[in-house]
Amino acid sequence: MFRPKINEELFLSSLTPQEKQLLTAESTVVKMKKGQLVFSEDGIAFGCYLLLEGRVKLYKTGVLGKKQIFQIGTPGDMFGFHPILNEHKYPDSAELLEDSTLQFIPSTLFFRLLKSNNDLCICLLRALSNEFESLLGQETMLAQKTVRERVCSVLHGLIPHYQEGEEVFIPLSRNDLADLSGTVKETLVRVLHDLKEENVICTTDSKGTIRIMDLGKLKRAGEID
Amino acid sequence: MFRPKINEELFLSSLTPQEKQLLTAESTVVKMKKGQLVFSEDGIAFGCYLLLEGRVKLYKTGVLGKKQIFQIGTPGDMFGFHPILNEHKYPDSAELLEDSTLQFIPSTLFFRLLKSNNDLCICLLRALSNEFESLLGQETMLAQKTVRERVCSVLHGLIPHYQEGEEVFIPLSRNDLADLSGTVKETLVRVLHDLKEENVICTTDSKGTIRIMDLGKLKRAGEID
DNA sequence: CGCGCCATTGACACGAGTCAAGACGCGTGG
DNA sequence: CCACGCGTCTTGACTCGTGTCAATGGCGCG
Repeated sequence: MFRPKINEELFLSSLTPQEKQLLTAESTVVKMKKGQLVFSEDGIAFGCYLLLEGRVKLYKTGVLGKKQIFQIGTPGDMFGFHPILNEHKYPDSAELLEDSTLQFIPSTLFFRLLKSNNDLCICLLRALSNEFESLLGQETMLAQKTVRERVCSVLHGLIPHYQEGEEVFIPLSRNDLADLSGTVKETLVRVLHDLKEENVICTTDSKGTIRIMDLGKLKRAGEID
Repeated sequence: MFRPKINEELFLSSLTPQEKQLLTAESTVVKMKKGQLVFSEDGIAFGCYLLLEGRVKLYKTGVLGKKQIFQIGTPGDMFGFHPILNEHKYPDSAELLEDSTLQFIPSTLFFRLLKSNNDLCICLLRALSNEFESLLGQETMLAQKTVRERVCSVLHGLIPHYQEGEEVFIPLSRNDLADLSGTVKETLVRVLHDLKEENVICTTDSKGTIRIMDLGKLKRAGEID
């Protein structure tokens, strides 16, 4: 649900060998550290990014500086292309959750590829359309569900991002989880407390990493169909 | 803010005369009445629509059947193309707010145009990207503002849809306004009551049509920059 | 005239935010 | 090695906004 649908595989699959070569030649790979901002609201966009290693949170800052996280990016995900499509400033910010490796694609290159490759265009149209649908689902969820249901929905949505075989460990901070769920740290903690008592989740270490214990109960508690 | 950015003008401007002719030949114009559903959630998409006359509300149904309206369409707006792009079912529903005239564009035609016209593709990409940004703004608003602020934001966002010269008359039902603001009818009515006392708005007829009286106060009350 | 839909108002309960305090782990420096 | 400070997590007490339920009022229509 929170997974960006535009990713490396999708992007590359539309390109000709020639274009792939062009991409390698004209994009740059950078390493950045946890906590660093890749871009932020009001910044001017010079290109977009492909996440090669690490994880990133995408959020929009609302009134009083409160953040609303709307997407967690994992390796292979593309992000930051909205403003280069419509030549605006960034509507959101991107901050790294882990030390990461990024491939920067300059907007001139991006556009050249779009103009020369109709398949790529249609592919991106589909992807963007998917992202829209997913955001719409999120909006409805935030607007209508209780905090408890929202937290459960968020945890459920995070599973694909943090799955290791059969197990799921979510190492996000309480603040980040609150910003995803549209609530505050204190309320989030109380909900997590209840979920622990109900054996839906448990915390595995001193840092409070969450482990999903009972997927069925989680879905029921989140009113997820 | 709620205005779909994909409209007739934008769409047509990318087409060649030849393609315009094709569009006229293969699309059909239909008249429908207020209250009718153009399409609904779970329905399969065979095409998309151009609104020629009238107004339409686009909403997604959440838990317990509660509706979340995310867009009001006015003449010239295009809608219903998300599922034909990604070959899904409709993620939302469209209901007419007034007697309307619609132009139906079959998905086969839509795709033929996309494939043959790269400019059209890029144009739609930009448009969709704009829609995404606008939805993101809405989500953040709904998640963070109080009901009072949300109602003011919604009223403010509706102005371009219902402007007649210098004046603005919003004839939406209380339920629709509540579904736009992410609240319930009763709470919405109370907020409107307060706004009336503060001379921000007034009601002009027995049906409760709202007239915007003080745009400055409205923006301040809605925390709109 | 009476029925029904919609808008409005009141009383009430409860979810969720705010404020404040404490617990815990971690790194730094003496 | 321990003490201290800092940041994050956790808990408690309190308040208030907002949803729920119920009743009333107004207007249009058959």
